[in-house]
Amino acid sequence: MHDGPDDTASGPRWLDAAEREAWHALVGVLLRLPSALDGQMQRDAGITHFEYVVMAALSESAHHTLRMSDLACLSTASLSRLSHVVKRLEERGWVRRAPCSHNGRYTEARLTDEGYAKVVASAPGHVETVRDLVIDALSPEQLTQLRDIGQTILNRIAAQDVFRK
Amino acid sequence: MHDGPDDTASGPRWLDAAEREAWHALVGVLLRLPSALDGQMQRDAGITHFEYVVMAALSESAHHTLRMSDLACLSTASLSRLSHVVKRLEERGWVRRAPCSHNGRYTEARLTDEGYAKVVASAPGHVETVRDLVIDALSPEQLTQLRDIGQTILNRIAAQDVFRK
DNA sequence: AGGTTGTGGTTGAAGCGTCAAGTCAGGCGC
DNA sequence: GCGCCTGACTTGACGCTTCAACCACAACCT
Repeated sequence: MHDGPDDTASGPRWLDAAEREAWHALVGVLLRLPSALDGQMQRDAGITHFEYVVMAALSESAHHTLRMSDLACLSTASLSRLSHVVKRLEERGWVRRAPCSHNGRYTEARLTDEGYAKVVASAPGHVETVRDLVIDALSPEQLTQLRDIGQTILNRIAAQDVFRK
Repeated sequence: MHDGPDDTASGPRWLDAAEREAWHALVGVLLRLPSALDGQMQRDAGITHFEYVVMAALSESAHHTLRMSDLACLSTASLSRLSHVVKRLEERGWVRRAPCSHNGRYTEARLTDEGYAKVVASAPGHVETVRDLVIDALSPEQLTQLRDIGQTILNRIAAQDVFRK
């Protein structure tokens, strides 16, 4: 499905059957898991999976507060995306923003009590979904395999990004 | 990062360290791999990864033609999404749509010669990226592990979807 | 102090995906 | 044959992400 046409122009090495099976499975997960996670969150809590990730990160940090940049890093988002999302969360009363007192160009995002309550209320359903779809479906050995594979891929992506600069 | 707060309200079983590591690695891949793939395609060919998938599926089918529904199934997309995408591809001259001659409510999408050329031109770069980021980074054993893990997760998602209906 | 550079963050427009209608053809009952 | 339903798309509106431009503050230079 994802390899090229039947052309054999000596240039690239096309994928063999085993490689294709693995790749195909990965692409399937890439396409379907995010919407499954998002769907559960939307139905049960009325928020995006990403909004949950942002608020969960805040809920686990000291004083429920983080600098925008750190929060962006933790949630693997661009600063721009985060800014939009935090703005929406602020409108819903779950987050407050304020310039850092020590350094005026930093902005600190703080989870309100309502926001924390929202996270606490949403967390069990999320964990349950994660268990249903992934964790409980795999053996302990597969979990370590998954971790190793995932980290390897992430390293490759990071390496490529660095190389491009 | 993705488990709940430190609350231990007996209800859900929170993730332990090993589970969290595996989950975290998977989420990282979920967030970063798609944009890496998309980025390569955008830079090198000026198309979306998903647009490539659609055209590649067409290029591998008989007469470079497929019914919209089948194409949607192959590319794991909703019919609606596919319709929008094919419309854009049509405007760029890479795909043509026509009602099926035998059954008027079917629509067949056919890759034009320009579209096929586009796929052929884009495929090597794509395969190379896939190799760089995933295939060549993993051992043969890891590839079969990845395939098994991915298929397990996909089965779970499918099972859940059926259950919800 | 004044100007420059650079980093942190925000904003607006444009593009893509999703969801909820809407259209249109073929079957089926009568 | 006529109404009605179902299945296969299509369309439009809305929300989110991205990208590029922008503003604000701080540090650095002279």
